[in-house]
Amino acid sequence: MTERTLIKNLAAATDGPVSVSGWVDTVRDQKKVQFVVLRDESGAVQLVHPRALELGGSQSDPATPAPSELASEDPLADVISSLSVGTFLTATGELKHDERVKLGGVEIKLDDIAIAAAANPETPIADDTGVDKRMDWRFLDLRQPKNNLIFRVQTTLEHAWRTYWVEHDFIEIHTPKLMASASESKAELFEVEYFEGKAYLAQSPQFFKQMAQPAGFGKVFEIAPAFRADPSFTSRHATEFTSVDAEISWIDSHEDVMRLHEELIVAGFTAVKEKHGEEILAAFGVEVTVPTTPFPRIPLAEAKRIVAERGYTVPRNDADMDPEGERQIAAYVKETFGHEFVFLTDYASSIRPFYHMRHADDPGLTNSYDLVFNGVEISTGAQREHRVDVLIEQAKDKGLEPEELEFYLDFFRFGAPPHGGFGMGLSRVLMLMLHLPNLRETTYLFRGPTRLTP
RNA sequence: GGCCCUGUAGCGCAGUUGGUUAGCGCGCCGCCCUGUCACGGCGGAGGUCGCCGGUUCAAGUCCGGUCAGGGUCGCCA
Repeated sequence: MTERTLIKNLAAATDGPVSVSGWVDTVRDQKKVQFVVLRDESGAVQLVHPRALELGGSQSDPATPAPSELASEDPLADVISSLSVGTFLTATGELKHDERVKLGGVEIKLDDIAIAAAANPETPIADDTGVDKRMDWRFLDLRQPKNNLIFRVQTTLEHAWRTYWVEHDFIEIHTPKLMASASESKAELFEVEYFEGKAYLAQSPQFFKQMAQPAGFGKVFEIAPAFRADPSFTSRHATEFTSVDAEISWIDSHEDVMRLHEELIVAGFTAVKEKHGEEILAAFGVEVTVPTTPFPRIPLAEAKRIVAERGYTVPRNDADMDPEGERQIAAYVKETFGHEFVFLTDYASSIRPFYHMRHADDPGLTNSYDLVFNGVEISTGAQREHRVDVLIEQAKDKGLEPEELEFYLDFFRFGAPPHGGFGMGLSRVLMLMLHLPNLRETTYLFRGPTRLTP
């Protein structure tokens, strides 16, 4: 393998022979000197080549020498002239620090260029192209430094979370994505052929991460895909998304889940701010703020009152919030507590799934919460019902047939600890952290109702 | 799925009450060019206006349908 230097390391390197590899960002082809800006995953650097002019040419010749004649005396100049933006190549030459160069104060005086694969000269997308067309050409879109940064931030975020989990004795699990039945609403299931029968793509790891509780695992986490056959056309929905899940034993209430949740958010944001804070500010104009704990907690019923006082009445028949209500309560929290996060707690049991534990003194409410970040829901968490007789009653209450849930109910018939957890949308966290308008920007390859390629 | 909006060169857009060779910027191609750095200058190619149908002497422009995209609501992560 060619020994290449990452471009970000050139500034600190000493002058001398060097080799870099990347793709052509810009060609500035002048008569006496040529410049190429080369980019790799770490940055951009200027390559320079002074053309070998007038060597052996007679200056008295009134006829201007044709380019082909010049080229024969300087083959490298000819190669540079023919470079198109996007071409991947390896450049070798002499690294020189030079104050004249605005791009990092260094440049490479070229000895040679080895083209790996040339690019078509006309690129199908530009920096200002709309999101759908950029999705068609996602591999080109991802070359943009901003997009590269998004996925480095994602890496840092996930790494920080895993570090937290590992240090706190969590076990990583990988639940199956092929399932025999629904774990949430049946309406949004993707059905697939499974030999002689049918199977469904997992909407959530819910049941199987709960299974880890009677399995005696104590605390578990998973970062994995989830599938929803919802024809949702919004900036924050996908048919396949990466779900960040955790589930822990021996909790007293959903308060313990929220405590874990906010500690994870803090760990993740701290790591991102340390590693990428300046880059994020430069690229997105966003100051990453590590939130203080505890995050504000507001019972949903109170949140609806607060929002109503601000002049917004949630136009719904049920007990739930709507997106505008979430934005309103987020604005209230920002103004009142200076906080970007808020836990909305104690949702009505009428709008929560059967497995959420209900309040001991008020079965109309659940030990559950939604986490709202910058006005958008990023997560749902709850204490689960671990008493099988209560669980069965709640399932019936929701109109479910306990017979269809036997495999799940069995989890709680042979001993189980009180437990709870949450599921969180990875791309949503990134979207809101970086103040991006659309989930598609923070998803490597987006999947939606009308998007299956690339 | 409901409602609203959009669909004109590779990309981003303009196109006046319907009127004759549909414009602009970027990109692309060619030539020129004091080390450029959003390089600059001159010249050129490239679209029949998403698709189908209708109104009209005449449609990019009006009407209907259709397809595609965006926003929003429902649903959620």
